[in-house]
Formats: sequence, C-alpha cells, structure tokens
Amino acid sequence: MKLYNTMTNTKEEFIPIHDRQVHMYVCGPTVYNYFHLGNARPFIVFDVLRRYLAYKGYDVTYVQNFTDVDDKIINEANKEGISSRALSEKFIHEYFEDAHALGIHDADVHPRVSDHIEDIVRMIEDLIQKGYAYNKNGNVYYRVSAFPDYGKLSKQSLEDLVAGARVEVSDEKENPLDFALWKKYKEGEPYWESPWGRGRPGWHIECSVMSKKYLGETIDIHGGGQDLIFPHHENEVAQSEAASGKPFVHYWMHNGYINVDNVKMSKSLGNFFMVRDILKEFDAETVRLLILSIHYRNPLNFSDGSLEQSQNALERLYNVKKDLLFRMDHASNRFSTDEETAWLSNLTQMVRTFENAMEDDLNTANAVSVLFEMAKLINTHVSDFTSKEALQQAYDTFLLPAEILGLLGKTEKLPDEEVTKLIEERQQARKRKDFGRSDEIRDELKKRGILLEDTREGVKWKRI
RNA sequence: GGCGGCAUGGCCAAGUGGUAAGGCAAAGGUCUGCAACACCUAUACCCCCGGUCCGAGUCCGGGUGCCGCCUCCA
Repeated sequence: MKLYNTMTNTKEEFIPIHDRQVHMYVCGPTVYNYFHLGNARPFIVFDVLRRYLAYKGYDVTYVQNFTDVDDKIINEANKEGISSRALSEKFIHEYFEDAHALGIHDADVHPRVSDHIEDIVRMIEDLIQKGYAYNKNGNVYYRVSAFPDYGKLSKQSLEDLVAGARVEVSDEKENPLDFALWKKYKEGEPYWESPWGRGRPGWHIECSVMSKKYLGETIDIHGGGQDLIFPHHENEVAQSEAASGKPFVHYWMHNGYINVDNVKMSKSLGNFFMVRDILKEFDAETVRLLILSIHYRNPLNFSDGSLEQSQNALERLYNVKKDLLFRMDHASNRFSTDEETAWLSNLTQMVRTFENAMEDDLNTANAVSVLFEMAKLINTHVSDFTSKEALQQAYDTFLLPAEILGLLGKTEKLPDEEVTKLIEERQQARKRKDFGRSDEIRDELKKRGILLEDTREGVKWKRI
C-alpha cells in the first residue's frame, strides 16, 4: 500500500514498524460545539483507512483525542455560565452521537487532556531538563531554536516563519515562534498545580504526550486536516523528537479542506454546515459517499446540490442491493451455472480493482467508482441468473467493498401485514385490469413511504 | 514576503506519457397498462502560450485565475 507522506511530499510504500500492527493517531475535536462537515472529513477518511488496514489483516490501534482544555472552551463555557468541564462533557457526548450516526467507529482510545495533566507535566519537565523549554514567570515555552529540524514538516525555515509571523510579540519569549507548553493561571480559567505554579497545558503538548502514552515514541501514522500541519503538527514533532531523540511519526497524512464557494469551511468564517443539521435532511451514508467520492487530499467544494447528487448516486447502489435480496427470495436452489460462475469471477476481479484503488494512497474516489462498475455488471446480467448460490455470492461480493467504505449498511424492515395486504389487493386489481384501483393503492403506499415497482419477477417495494 | 495546493463535459470527480474512469442532471430509445427500476445510444478541442517526445490532461519553461498555511481552525 502506498501512502502520501507530508514529511517527504511523496507517496511511499507503507511499511509498519511492527510486522502486522499499525499504530495510528488522529487529532480529534476541540469539544466546544457540534462538529461541522469540514471537521467530519478526517474522521470519515481515517475511519476508512483504519477499516481498510484491518481488512488487510493489520492489527490497528487507533487513538483519537479530545481537546477538552482550550481557550475556545473556556470562552464558550464562560459565556454560558457553566464550567469548562461541563461544556466539554456535553460536546464529547454530542461528538459520539454524530460520529456514530455517520458510521464512524470509536477509536481504541479516546484520551482527554484533562485526564493526562500529570503526564503532560512530566514531559514538560523532561523538555526543560533537556534544554528544549524554559519557564518564564509561570509560563513555560518551547525553545524553538534548540530544535534544528524545526520547520521540517511544513517545509519552512525559521527565518521565513519569523518574517511572516503574526503571533503576538511577548517579552517573555526568547523567540516569537516559541510556543506555550504551560500557561499560567488566569482568573476564570481551569487550572492544575504544577512545578511552575497553577496553570494549564498549551495546545500542542497534549498530542505528543497522549500519542506516546498509548502508541509509543514512534508511531506509524498520524493524521489530521491540512490546517494542522503548521503549527500544531510541526510543534508535535519538535516536542516528541526532542524528548525521545527518535523519529515521531513515519507517515504524516493530511486531508484537504471542505470549501464553500471555494473558500475554506470554518467556524470563524461562519460558512459551515453542522453534521447535526445535515443529518436532519440527509442520510448519514449520503454524507460519507460525498466525502469518499473525492480523493482525501483534494479540496471538496461543497455546494447546494452536492448532497442531492450523492443521495441519488447512493440510491442507485441501494437499488442493486435490494434487487439482489429480492431475487434471492425468488431463487432456485440449484448450483451455479458456468455462466453464473464467469459472472461472479468478473465481479470478484473488481474487488481487486477496488483494493488497488485503496492501496494507491487511499484513492476512495476510484474505489467508489468500482462500486458503480459492479452495480452495472450486476444490473446487466442479474436477470439471467436464478441460482440462489450465485445471487448470494454476488451479494456478498458487492457488499464487501461497500462495507469497508461504510456504505450500504442499512437494512429494510419488512412491510407490515396491512401493507402486504394492499400490495396483494393491487396485484388482483392489475390482473383484472382495474388500473384505477391499482394506482390508487400505489399512491396510498407512496404516501406511507413505500414505493412499488412492477417487475417481471413480481412486485418490488422499497422505502423512500 | 516564505511555503503549499488547485484549474478535466451542465454539475461532481478519477486519471501511473500511448484511443479522456465513474457518478448526478438533462435528451432519445428498449422494457412497463402507466410509472419506477434497469438496460442501450449520443454528448469533452482536459485554463492559455511555448518546449521535450513517434506520442502530453499527464513531463519542462512561462503566463492567467482561484485557494490554503505562515494567529485559533479538520
């Protein structure tokens, strides 16, 4: 499998540190609000990467943190007049609600900053001791000049960074690029005791600490949005490698943004769509399909019709699934014919194509297109085949890649007795060519969300 | 100023130098009592100008336009 590594700006063959194990860390949300579509992209993308690696037989350990100590949380909590803890508890809960709705599997560990203060303090002490950090009046800063590789991830030199720096000038800092590891207590903020007095950790140190704690000093994959490359991930590299003297991450993966009118979707610009709101109108798998229809490193321009397009496309795939289920109900128990076997072999071949796409730097856009090619192959020939065995195999083969992408997971409830009766009555009406009554029943069922289709094999129904 | 990305049919979107995937929408047709599903058919001078090559959407040079990071941000 090849993965694009931001550190080297090339696609590289993926070789895990430990033979069949993969340790990956993905930056999780700052929990002060519901998450929006842009936030959802990495959650979905890395969820799919993780599923694929597991499918390939890797034992994946996946860590995604919650940032629950942060300026934005403090501000929001103060605005609402509740504690930071209460606010972050609420939105951690809301995170899981939306993530589960989107079919995002839980990480193996979801560590929170507030549960790791001691570990953070220890690492900061270590950095001070090694000369990579200094305490000024209860604020502890990372000494960027002590880490010669600073800038290697974002491909910036210290001089260039200083020239473009828009950071606040502070008398306390030796260098304007030095960043806070520990922030001195201020009125109205949560605090913990530390060797430097009361205070709270800065943003970047948490990921270094929690990544090391749960995955070790050197990990396989670290993921997140492109906007985290600098300063967040650059700073993580500086902290972790300074402390351990070892490489921090083998493969840095960064997803592109979701744009609205070609401008990055973000909270600060206000041009965002919350997943919570989108899910009121659209199915979760529609959102997944939209995001997976585009290569993860490319920008996704979100517009009015985006979700409708994906919704219609998804329906095409579901039609195949439902059709196969319907036909399996009406299938014979004989063994597959040679023609059926050949057909299935073509389908299976497409699973290889799917894997090739996934292994080319997680090209889910191509992987998704394979689903549609399978759909076409099935639709074109399925009416010729009647063996239950063949249909079941086609069904399994078609759903295998879909499952890895987290699609086509919904199952339909059977229609209730009354609906079944109406369908039967309509069949009788059609037999005696009473199309008035027939259409009446069809309209009635449509109102109840059930769509009827008359096929050569019988009446098919589906929920809309 | 530094670093990076993008530009492919009405829309979305892949594309490893060798006849331009796939989806959505619209059109015509087949099937159907009608419809729906499905299938078939047509539909792209790949932002511009140079260059390398037998051959370039793909490589090189130069433009144009748009965007991002360098401050919180997925």
